Amino acid sequence: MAEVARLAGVSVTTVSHVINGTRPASQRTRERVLDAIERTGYRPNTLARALARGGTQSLGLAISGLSNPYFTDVVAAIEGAAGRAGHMLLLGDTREDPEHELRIVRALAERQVDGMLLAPTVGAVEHALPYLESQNVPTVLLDRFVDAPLDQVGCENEGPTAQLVEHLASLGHTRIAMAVGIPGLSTTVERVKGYRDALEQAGLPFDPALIAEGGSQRDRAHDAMLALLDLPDPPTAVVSGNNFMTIGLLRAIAERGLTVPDDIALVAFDDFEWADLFAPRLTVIRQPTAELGSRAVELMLSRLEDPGAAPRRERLEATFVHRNSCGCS
Amino acid sequence: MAEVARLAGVSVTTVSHVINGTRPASQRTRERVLDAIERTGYRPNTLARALARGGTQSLGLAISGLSNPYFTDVVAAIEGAAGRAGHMLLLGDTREDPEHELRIVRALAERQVDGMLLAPTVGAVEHALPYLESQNVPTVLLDRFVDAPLDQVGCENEGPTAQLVEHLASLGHTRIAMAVGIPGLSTTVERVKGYRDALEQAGLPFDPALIAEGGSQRDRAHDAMLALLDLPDPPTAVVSGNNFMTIGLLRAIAERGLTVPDDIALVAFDDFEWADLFAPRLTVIRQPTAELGSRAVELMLSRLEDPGAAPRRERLEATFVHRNSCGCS
DNA sequence: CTGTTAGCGCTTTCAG
DNA sequence: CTGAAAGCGCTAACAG
Repeated sequence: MAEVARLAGVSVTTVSHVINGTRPASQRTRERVLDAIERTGYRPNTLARALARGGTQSLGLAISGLSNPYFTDVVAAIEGAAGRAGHMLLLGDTREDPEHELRIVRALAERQVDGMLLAPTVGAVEHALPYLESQNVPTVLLDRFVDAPLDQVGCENEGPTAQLVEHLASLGHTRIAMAVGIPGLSTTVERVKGYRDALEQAGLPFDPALIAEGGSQRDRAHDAMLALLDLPDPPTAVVSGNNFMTIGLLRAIAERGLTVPDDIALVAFDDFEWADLFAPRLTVIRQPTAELGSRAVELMLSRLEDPGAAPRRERLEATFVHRNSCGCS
Repeated sequence: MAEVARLAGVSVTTVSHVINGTRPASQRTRERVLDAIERTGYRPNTLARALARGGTQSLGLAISGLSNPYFTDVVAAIEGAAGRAGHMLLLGDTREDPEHELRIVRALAERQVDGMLLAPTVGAVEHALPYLESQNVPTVLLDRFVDAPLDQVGCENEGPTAQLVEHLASLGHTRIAMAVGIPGLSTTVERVKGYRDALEQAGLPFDPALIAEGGSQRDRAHDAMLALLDLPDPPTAVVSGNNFMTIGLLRAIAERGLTVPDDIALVAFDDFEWADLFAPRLTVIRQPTAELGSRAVELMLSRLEDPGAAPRRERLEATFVHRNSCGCS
């Protein structure tokens, strides 16, 4: 930058100001500076700027399962929205592990991100969140809710899950199993609640044996499904708590030589972009992934603008996508 | 940090050294410093450190289609490998647009990333790459190859595509169509070459009418497939050039009320994690996505270690996954 | 309209 | 074993 100033015959101050347009400069000066910049191939050092200004124009994003198609869409949306607002994204995978999450969050915070977008693990309340709070890092939580005064955005879980179960019940199923995700996560808790409420509504008993602990993982759901099928009185329908588990369930069912929906009906939380190409076409709840991402960024932007505002919690609608793995048409 | 020094009754120099272990300090001093850090809730400012040291311990990652399941796995692998080496990831989506790619790459470079991992767009040679070169940013290219003396890693395309075509030919198909990706990308060029070579090997004529320009996009591939089916003499088999196009092709085929593989066989480049759940189960070429990501990081690390070394180009093997969309068993 | 100068928070000679 | 002080590249009062 000094080089540029020398070449243009002005002070670094002026260079800085013409670059940032932070104060008027004569036409001629501006041209000379711009020209010098061109000739030197000068590249502004954002770090130095951030240090001087206090503010990096970057956001930290910490989520789990970077390869989860659900989060993937969210990431894409966040990248877009953040970019439009002039923010870069610093990425970290929490691996759904509170300790690792803290490491990631700390690394991002030390890099002075202006704000943190986080899909909190169970355990965030003890680790990552207190840290962020103590360091005064503006935070918005996404996907999962937590009992803390923070900006949060996620989807409706209870109602939609109930809708899935009701649908199966209306089709005459009485033994409806559910593959549940990571214990303690608000998404899991809410979906289970939706499941139980719907059973009750339908006058069906809740049978703990029909709960398959899938830990939100493909393989665990697979094994749990096998176990369900081995029951003396196996379920005639199953609802999957998330996309990864859906894969596991389907594989297990196929392995046993059974067919969906003839031998067992299956409905799921989370849509796939190509869920209509599966055999059979999957009846699912679709979350507005892109909207989730962009809302999270919007919440962050308002938070940065007005740090004192009351925290907001937002629930996004999820939609029932009726195809035929439920046994219809 | 000054605060910490004061509290510990030492100089900032000492604080810095005990934090980094860059020089011995008495047991007692160290303890006092560590204690002071604890008490103040001090968080090191990585920016300031980077400014002073010149080196941010972060890598830029610029790719297109953050939601492409193929790249998604690559990103996950890169995040893991980079993290293990103590590097954070700065993320940007090129949107497969050279102009935007340059913007992204520039933004990342200005943030002083130590190196750039890039899946170059067609056009990178005119925009992003010259910029990176002029700024001396260590760069490694991934997925697509480019004619430039840079570290590059990607997969085998020609052979595997030929294998796909041979397989169809061996099944008796003579009208084999191909959905091709973005023109000019090395992946596209090589896959088309594999296709043509295999046709020739099989003694089949190359019919330009059987080339569907899919632009690596789902919808364009869909439309192109429809057009193929409307041909007076439509293909009896089609090979898809990448995962997004596969979706489009399958949808188009389904729309026409046709079935794979009975009415038309389909094989594809790129596996899906659940390609075995599709109807029918997809015969594909699977790229070693995780390996691609980790190799890219490894290349980067060696490059950073030895900036003068000769650039390396690496080709990773892709594997033929035989299922039954080809019409077998 | 432009320049001087004091930091931003940290590292690292160079001296003790 | 420890400190003083000079930067890293940039911004923003404060002066003119």
